[in-house]
Amino acid sequence: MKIIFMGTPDFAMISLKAIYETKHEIIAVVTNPDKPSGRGMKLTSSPVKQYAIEKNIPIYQPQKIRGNEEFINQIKKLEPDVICVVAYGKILPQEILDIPKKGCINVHGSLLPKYRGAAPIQWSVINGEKVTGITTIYMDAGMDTGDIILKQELPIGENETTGEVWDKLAQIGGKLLVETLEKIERGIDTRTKQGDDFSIAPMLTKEDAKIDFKSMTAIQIKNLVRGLNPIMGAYAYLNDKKVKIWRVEVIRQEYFEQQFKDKAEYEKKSKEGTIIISDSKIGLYIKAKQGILKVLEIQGENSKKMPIEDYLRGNKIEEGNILNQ
RNA sequence: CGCGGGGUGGAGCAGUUGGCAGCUCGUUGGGCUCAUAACCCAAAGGUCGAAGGUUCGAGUCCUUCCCCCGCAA
Repeated sequence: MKIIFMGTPDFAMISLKAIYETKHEIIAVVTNPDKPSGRGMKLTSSPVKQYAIEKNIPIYQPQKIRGNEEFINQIKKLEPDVICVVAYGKILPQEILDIPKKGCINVHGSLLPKYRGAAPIQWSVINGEKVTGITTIYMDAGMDTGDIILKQELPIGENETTGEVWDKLAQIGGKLLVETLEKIERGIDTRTKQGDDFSIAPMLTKEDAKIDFKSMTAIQIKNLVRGLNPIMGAYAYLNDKKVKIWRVEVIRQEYFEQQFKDKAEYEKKSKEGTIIISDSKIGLYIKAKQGILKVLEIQGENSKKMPIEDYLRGNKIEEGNILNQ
């Protein structure tokens, strides 16, 4: 089949690669325009573009699509059988959806209808989901509301980060997309309506990344931390300085008391967010709701992430300090 | 020229108005201990990113260059 592929990040690139390695013909790739990024704001092209260059696939990088007659006409002329969209980052107008003979399909990083939207993987981890997956759908005008073609589950480990789940789902996404295309080509694809039991996974904001010791439990904080690793990093303020927390472990109250008898009393009196222990050998322990957080990896302002032992050697953190004061 | 931080023993950092290069940890050797994330003693390990300049004297002040990192996307 003649396929147009739309996508931007590495997640999409994996799917592009998966299709490229089949018999289907990729007649064009559409990806977001190069953006200045990194230090010095150098223009950087998306992973999808880089792959397309390597394989000599024609590339389109429209700034916007809605109302862009020139671009829409170009796509029409290509006469694609299918358009595959994977993490493209733009909403396609109905005019585009109507072009391919066999429809537009989308690879989405959740078990639809749960987690519709831009950040399904992140929110799945943040919410402590035990299972997620990939869904391929026929696109319609709504946001991830189309009919389901295929679905595959993936368990989320208790300590897995978004980055780890992301990589696994990218692989599954590629595989499922190929299967989906095969079914479509043979005309044996099925359409299942999404139920009404949907949820939304909006783009993450800075506010979402802030650790709130007053309202969040230790486990919720841990989920937030791994959910934002390695994308943004969950953060808190320590003496007016922002620290990002990259990895934590939750220690149960009883276990803590038994292990640190001399600190147990202090721990009980302290309020959430208090540094209970700060020692480069023992570690950094923070009081939280329903448990104690042991920080494993941290990043100071203008600094890189490092193991907590290293951090505490040169950066003194006083016991008794309270985060986000 | 987007904004900002930084290069000092193996790691993370300090170094005040220029005046013997330090701290915590690790490493090595020894001691103590039933034991250690424990303690005591000792040792090794640095061209202070590079070059030039100012100075009696530069990690520190002035120039130039190299490298690393954070924010932001």
